[in-house]
Amino acid sequence: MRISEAASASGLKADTIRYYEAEGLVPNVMRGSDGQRRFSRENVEWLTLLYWLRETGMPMKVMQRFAALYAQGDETIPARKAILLDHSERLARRRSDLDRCEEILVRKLEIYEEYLR
Amino acid sequence: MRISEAASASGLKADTIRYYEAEGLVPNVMRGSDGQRRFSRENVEWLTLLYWLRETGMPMKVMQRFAALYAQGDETIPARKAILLDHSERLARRRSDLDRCEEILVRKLEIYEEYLR
DNA sequence: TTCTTGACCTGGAGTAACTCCAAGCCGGTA
DNA sequence: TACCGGCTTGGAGTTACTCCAGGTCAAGAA
Repeated sequence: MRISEAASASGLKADTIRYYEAEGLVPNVMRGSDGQRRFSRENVEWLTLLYWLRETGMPMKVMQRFAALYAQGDETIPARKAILLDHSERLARRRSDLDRCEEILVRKLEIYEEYLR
Repeated sequence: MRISEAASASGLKADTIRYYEAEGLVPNVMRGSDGQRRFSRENVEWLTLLYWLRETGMPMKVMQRFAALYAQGDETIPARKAILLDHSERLARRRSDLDRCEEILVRKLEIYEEYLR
């Protein structure tokens, strides 16, 4: 799979994928005889995971640690598990931020409604 | 109220407040005889709203439009309402992103668990 | 009164995480 | 042979802060 396909499959832009690879976030990307990147099924799954971690606010540094562990093989699974559990807590905090903001919006909109009468 | 108090009351950092003011996001900030900023109750409420909008992903450009409308007075309330309704939809999208990511994490963690046995 | 301290000021440099662009290569079609 | 689309790299630009240097000001201590 070439970069544009990997991009539309994962959700990341081609530029972002190249950038992530340069930053060590995407291990084991092969090259074809033409010198261009070829992404395996596993590569694309990894990119998709990165996409969702980024979308939900995981910082690059954490992704870097996570990718380094991933590259080292199965004995790092406990450490990776810890990172994902940590991120899961972040998701919970984000959800309560959304709820808090929604509340504020609703109150604000009510005030607007009153003005409009 | 001085900037440091406004900061801890709103959630924004003092640096960010100064930056926002420079970018036109905070109308009507007064100065004391010492040349320092004095934030009214209304200022602080506005900053708090900006804090939550930022936390939940409203882009600066939108905040800028929103602030410009706010500065123009009550006749812009319909336009401001539209912006907040729009943002409310963004919140809904974010919430479903969080759900989607949580799902992925759960699956991933299950796979890890299997490995650990 | 002079000194120090702490909070604030401005302008500008630095940072994170992309994002875009120029210039060039490669394989395939007309 | 000429062109085209998709890929390459290196580097510049962007967004939204974030930090810092150097300076002002008011208040309390010596």
